[in-house]
Amino acid sequence: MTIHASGSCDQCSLKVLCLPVGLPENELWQLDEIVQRRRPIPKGQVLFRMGAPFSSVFAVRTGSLKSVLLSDDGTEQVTGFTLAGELLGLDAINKGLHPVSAVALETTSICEIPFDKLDALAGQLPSLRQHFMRTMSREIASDESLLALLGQRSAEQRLAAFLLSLSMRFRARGLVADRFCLSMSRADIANHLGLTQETISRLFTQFRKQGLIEIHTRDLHLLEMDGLHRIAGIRFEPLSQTA
Amino acid sequence: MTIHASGSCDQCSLKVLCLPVGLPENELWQLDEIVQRRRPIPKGQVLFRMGAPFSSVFAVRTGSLKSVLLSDDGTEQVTGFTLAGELLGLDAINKGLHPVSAVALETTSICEIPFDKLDALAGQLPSLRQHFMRTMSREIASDESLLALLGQRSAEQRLAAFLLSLSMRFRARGLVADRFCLSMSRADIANHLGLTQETISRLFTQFRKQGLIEIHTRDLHLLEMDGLHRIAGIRFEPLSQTA
DNA sequence: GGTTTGCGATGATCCAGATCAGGGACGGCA
DNA sequence: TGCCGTCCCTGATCTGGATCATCGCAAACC
Repeated sequence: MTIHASGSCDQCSLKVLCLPVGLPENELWQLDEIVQRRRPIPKGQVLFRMGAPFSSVFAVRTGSLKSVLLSDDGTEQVTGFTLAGELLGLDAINKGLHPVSAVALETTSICEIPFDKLDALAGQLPSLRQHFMRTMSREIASDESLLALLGQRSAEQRLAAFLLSLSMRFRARGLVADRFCLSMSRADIANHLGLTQETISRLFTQFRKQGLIEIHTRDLHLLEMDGLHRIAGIRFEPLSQTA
Repeated sequence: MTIHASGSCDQCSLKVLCLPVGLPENELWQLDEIVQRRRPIPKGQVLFRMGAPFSSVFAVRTGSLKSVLLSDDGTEQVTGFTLAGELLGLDAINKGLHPVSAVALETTSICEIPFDKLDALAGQLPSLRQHFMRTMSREIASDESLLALLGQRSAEQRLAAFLLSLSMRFRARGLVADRFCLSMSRADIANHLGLTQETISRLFTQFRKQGLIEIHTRDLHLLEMDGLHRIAGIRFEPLSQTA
């Protein structure tokens, strides 16, 4: 019932980012065949809940989601945001249970890929297998740099780094890197960066006064990426080769 | 030159934890054939350096290592510790460069597994492929709970959670869960948890006074796991099914 | 046996960011 | 159009943990 008529991987504008990367035409249809396209889910709706059994990974076609880890004592941690072209649910393969919940930040459309079928296909198609492994590897590496952010950095370094990281992800999608809309609230950003809502507000104001950004509610314009880089103090992509 | 005569996967006591999990006898030898056993590396030696090209994943046979991410401004983040039976280097698959350095915390012996051969074998052996994916997935999930730790928790919650997490990893190795040796320094623990050396020292003293632990330098004895769990405020394994 | 050296313990001080409290802008809906 | 709820901003106060400095101890080295 969740199968939706619209689209195929071949026609999808995100095929250069998503699972189809590197697949020749004659292999792509095999992937296409196991992908289920679901109807869009509205803002605030839960795609899967923490603790729920895992059977599929998800690819975001349009929109965005946050991943939230809920602890025993009720505190929540926003572990990440997922944008169009990215995969969701990779952290659930190990135990067969989702360790986080996924919540749509705006109206969002999703492709569902049953994992048993994806695994079988990965056995047959080396380039699919390799791309999938690279995707998981990238997730690990990016969590590691987020750890460095939370463990070592000041509030302003964290926010600057976060904005730059978002910017690069939009650029990878063929969108402009310096002007985009934040689909997440201040509270979500704060939680994700281990700060408070108030600090985020103050920092946006500070960055604006410094001429680094323009922001109207959620419409963000990065005026001086160099300045933000200087504040962040970290280069993300590409990791420079250290001798 | 790095190949060492000793051992085979079949005889290794860690085969229930490491890559061979779930492989039948008649498949295990194929994995065994591509594994290179290196001579032990001494304490403090670097297994691979951040930025170095990636060609193999590593499995720890005995000993332990820390992974360190070095930022442009010189600050370091210990992103994790790797114990016997665990894999190292999974974060490097994506870019083909190691995003962290790995440093031995004690005399440590390592198996090296060339990734191109491992990938080819993963194409042929479903249970190897699935176990490898589960391993990467576990790495992602555990980074996520670490993010929650760094983003939300007090110093004492972080240390309690860290000790319990180590304890569970030792238990998984068939070792006693309540008595083990910390192969990492106070400074390493502090860095990993986003705290300082001094705070770690104070907390060890505090836990001792509360009768929760006994510690002599690096020999740790957990006296009251329940008390530590209460402080940590988080349950790790197993993630309880939340309706 | 005495000295060096590195690691761990502890006390005093300071500051970034949390917490608390109040107010204003905006959007959805009757 | 006006109401209400959500989201965002900002000021005042508080505090956890960093920082700095010093001390004690034990293993290593002559």
